[in-house]
Amino acid sequence: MNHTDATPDLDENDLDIIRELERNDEKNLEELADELDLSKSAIHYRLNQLKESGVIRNISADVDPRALGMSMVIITEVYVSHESGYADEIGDDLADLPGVQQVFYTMGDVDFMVVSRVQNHDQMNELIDEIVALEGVNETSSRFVMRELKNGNRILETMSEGMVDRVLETE
Amino acid sequence: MNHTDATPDLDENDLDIIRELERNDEKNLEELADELDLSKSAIHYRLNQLKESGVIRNISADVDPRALGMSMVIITEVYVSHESGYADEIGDDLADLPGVQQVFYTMGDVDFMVVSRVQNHDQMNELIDEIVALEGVNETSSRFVMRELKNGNRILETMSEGMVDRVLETE
DNA sequence: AATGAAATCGACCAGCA
DNA sequence: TGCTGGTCGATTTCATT
Repeated sequence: MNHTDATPDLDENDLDIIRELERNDEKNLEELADELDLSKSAIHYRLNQLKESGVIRNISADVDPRALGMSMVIITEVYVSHESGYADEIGDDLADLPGVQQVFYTMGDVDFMVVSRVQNHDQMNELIDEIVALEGVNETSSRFVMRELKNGNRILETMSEGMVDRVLETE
Repeated sequence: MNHTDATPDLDENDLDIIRELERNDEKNLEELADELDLSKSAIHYRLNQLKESGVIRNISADVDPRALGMSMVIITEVYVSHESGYADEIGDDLADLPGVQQVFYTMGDVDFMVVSRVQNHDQMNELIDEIVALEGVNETSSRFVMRELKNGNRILETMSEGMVDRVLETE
């Protein structure tokens, strides 16, 4: 019904591969094949398709932010003056500020939610100043994060059985 | 060797490697060596250290959430009844709910910020219900994300020159 | 989707600055 | 301690069925 998203038909095997590689891509084809009860070539074939179709966008290293001193996290609500049609531009400007990790454009009274990471108090203040200084930004409100209980970029792992079923049904 | 802020001394070459692999880990050692003007063995040597020291935590696949139908994003503020010492437990409970991607424990009037991803309206309502139903949760307030302008897990790429200098100085 | 052969790659080591 | 350069075994890749 809901075909706004062009979901390339994925079956259980595809999802198994995705689940495995979202967790760790350092296994070789043979290990994967053993665990998932598929042949090496089958894995190879499916993996190629998953990459080419854009389901797997990238293979990359996950770096510990603390190793780079980026241990402070702040979440900032950004309010924009509504008559200005600058929303998109402001979003891009926010995304380009140093330390900014995520920018969401939201419905409701707030306009943007920004998650950022800095090394110390001074950088935190500087970043907030830079946000306020952006043309069209009205007001901001920041929260300091004391603890990150979860910060995952694994999608499939967080999905319920029902959610997974919905993916398989569109086959 | 534990999770303090003990920054293993990193030099420019290490940061080059990290920057490259945060972007894409699918290059082979020789390509990397060419681009970074280091020998294959030097890359190999440093890469091992980066992994062993925990600077590089993982190599994994980045999956397009839309390919799994997880196209709706919500950001939820969760308020907890303060007399309960349940804070940690609630944080873990939140992290375990289906669709929940990030959980932050924050200072200030809000207690938790939760970023989650679902497939449709029904799942959105269900998730919010599940959050409210958690023991100790007082109140929630959710925002619907209309657009993700940036959603990166690349740390080094977002760092300013000044931030990078600070890492190099601790050598 | 499986096989097996050919090409390529990463792991490793002894020696060196 | 970090690097060189080369070898060897392992792994990916691909044509064929």
